Amino acid sequence: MKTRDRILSVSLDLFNRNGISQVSTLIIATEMGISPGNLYYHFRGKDEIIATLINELQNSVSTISIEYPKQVQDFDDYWPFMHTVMALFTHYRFMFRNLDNLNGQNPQIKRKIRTLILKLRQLSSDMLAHLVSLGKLQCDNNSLPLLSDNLLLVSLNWLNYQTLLDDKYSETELIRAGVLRLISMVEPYLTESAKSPFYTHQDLLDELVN
Amino acid sequence: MKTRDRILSVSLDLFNRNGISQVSTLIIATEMGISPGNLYYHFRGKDEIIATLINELQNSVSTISIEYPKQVQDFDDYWPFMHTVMALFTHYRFMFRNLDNLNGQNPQIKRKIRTLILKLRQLSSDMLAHLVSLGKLQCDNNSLPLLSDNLLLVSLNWLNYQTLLDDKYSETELIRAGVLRLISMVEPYLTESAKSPFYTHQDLLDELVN
Amino acid sequence: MKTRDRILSVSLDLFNRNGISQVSTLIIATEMGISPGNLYYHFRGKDEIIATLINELQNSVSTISIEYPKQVQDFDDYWPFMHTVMALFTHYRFMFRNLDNLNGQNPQIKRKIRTLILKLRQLSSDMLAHLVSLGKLQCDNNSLPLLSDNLLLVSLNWLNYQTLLDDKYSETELIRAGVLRLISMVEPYLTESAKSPFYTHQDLLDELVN
Amino acid sequence: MKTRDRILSVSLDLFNRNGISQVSTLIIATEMGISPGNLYYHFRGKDEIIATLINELQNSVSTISIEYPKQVQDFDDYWPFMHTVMALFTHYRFMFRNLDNLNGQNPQIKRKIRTLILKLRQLSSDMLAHLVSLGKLQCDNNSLPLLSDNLLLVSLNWLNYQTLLDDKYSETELIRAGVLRLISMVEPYLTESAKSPFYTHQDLLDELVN
DNA sequence: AATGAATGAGCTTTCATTCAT
DNA sequence: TATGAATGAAAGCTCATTCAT
Repeated sequence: MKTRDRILSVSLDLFNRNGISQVSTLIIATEMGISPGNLYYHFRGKDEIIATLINELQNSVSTISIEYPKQVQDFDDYWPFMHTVMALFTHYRFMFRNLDNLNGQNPQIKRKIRTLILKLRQLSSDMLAHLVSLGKLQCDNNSLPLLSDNLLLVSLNWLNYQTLLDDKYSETELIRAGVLRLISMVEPYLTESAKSPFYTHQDLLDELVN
Repeated sequence: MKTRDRILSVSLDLFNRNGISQVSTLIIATEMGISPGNLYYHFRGKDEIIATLINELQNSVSTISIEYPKQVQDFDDYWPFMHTVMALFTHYRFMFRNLDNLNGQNPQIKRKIRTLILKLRQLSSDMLAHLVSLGKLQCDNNSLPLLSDNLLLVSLNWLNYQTLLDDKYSETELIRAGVLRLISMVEPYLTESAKSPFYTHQDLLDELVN
Repeated sequence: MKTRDRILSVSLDLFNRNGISQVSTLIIATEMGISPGNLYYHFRGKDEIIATLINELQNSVSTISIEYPKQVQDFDDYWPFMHTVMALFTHYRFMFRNLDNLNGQNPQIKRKIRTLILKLRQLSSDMLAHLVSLGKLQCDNNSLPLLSDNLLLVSLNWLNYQTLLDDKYSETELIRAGVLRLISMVEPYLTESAKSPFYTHQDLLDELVN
Repeated sequence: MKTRDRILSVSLDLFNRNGISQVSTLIIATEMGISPGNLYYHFRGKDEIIATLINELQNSVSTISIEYPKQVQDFDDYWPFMHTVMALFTHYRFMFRNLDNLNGQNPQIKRKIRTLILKLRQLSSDMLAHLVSLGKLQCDNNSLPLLSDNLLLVSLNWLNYQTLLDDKYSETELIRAGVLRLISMVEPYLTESAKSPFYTHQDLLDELVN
């Protein structure tokens, strides 16, 4: 892997594990076995690394936002969709653990995070509307935006909540449990047609992670 | 007010507004018009201020945990309860905005936060069980812990989420909207008997904030 | 002496001897036997130290600008005046050695230096006009501004010029030689009445430095 | 133009405009569109670039030193001579703006500058002696070295002085004004025979710059 | 209780320079 | 000749904390 990509990957890992504020550029460089100067050759500073990582997530979210209507045609497709999203949040979980430092001194990063959350909000809301239009969900116009934001809130914060309480779980287990949690929030609003005749939801989940 | 208490109160305000990492001990002292040395006379350091604030919240939560069964005898009592809890989270909202810096270097603070969250979790879960036992809620044994954690997740993170997206709302408005959001999560599980014959939920909410 | 004043005095000395760019804040602190943090307790940074030193010179020049008409009533008074000015330039000679670094990144310092030079220019020009009005100098309106700027140019740069060529001279000798040099520039324009009947210029100079 | 020569030319331009300390080797390379490595292929480092530029000026001064007696046979020839020298100082003006950084860490460059100034001093002094021997100048043995050094001091520092106060003038204007300034310093010492019967000095100057 | 000068570790960043290709 | 990634020393600066008074 190129040094630039290694910096991103090592930084992401350190940010996720220890939190942005605990990870100095020197720590990243030392962890990688490169000089601090070299890190600054590839990135203008810590903020640019963070901004690049946010961009990565932005791009993934954009892709998902474009492709989800094709891929989700039934409620059974909603699970893998959720799984993809949760996996993404897990991969970049440092972002949602630390609104403080992300906001902090750099207004550009604050703006980026805001944009990202707005995009996710839109996606969450569009997805629910899509399910309603497919006849899988029954939800009045007052409840839908509430449910949509609640889903996002839980999905964004579940990981750090759970890890704080008990860090023995693997990423896979966390994602799996997170999806289940999200499904449980949607379940009260499902229509009859959403309930698969052949699979129970637990079956689907098992299939998903194996 | 005693200097010690003023330190706590000013620190809390600054932490809430700017985030822990943006607030140095010098800033606190300057804001208060005292010397940095004096601050360290009253507290062993920044971490002790934070720890004391966590303790404050801990104590409030303990009180609530003890008193809720007396105070919540009907679903109509659940709203004021939620309101109290949300107001508490708003008052100490810096804690839930910054798991990073709280965890950070100091394991003692990490432990305190963990204990606090566990206590809140217990309260949330006990409360739901209480409502079930009162016959106001219908919820199977699998869903209840999910709902309980989801309620906590939303209540803890709602404020910072909403403020990041739009900081024009007052604390009162944020609390009110937060409670509504939480009620909307519980609503699907309400029994007929929970639905007040005299008040609509909106009425209750209006009453609550006036 | 207070630490703040010692920082100024040590910085001035180091700046004069080694040039601004060769003197880091750490060098100043180490030379003084204080911690780098303490230096930053007293000054916001290197630039503020420089700015303060420029202010000191500014103030001295302002005082001279106000008082010279009272003090210089004859050409014989011009010598001590010149001596005072040259001594001042010697004391703060780092400023005129290093327009680059003074300009450098900080526009505030560039502005300060510009203002200082403009003030000195005014003083030099006013002084010559004063001597003309006293009937000691004969100089047409075209030549006067030229002579005025030339005097300033020579007085500002003489020290570093001479030191570069030969650093064996003491400050006292440098100032003395500088004054002589300036007088030699003015001499062609002196009127008969300027030439003291009792003293030769050399006599005056000797008296001056003893 | 060869890369080596382009490095010199671009460096000179950047040094003149921004000052040595503000111009890093990376800036030079980027400005030229070459790699930093390539720059170091042609020069051992920044100091060698500076040293080479000093050498260039040294050589020009040497040539002038040798040829001036042939070229300056009348006072009217003194003007073009001055013009040539001033143009040279303008071309390499970064050197006289920044004795600090030139001295700085590298003693070799300090020595080079010293040698250069000594050569210029000799030239200035020889030139005046030449004019005296041609009967154009009348100047006693005490005043001549003073005048000589003063001329050099003014010619070396005039440009940066003027530019600091007002950067609206073109190089041509600066040179022209500089020459006039120098002539004004010599004028008091001119003999009758120096005053051209046909030209006024202003005429000559006009001719010079057109 | 309170002051405020002082400490020192650690952070971000720059830059002249090297070197494998 | 030329590239560009890599180095490492050093700079400016911040901040939690200590301590003599």
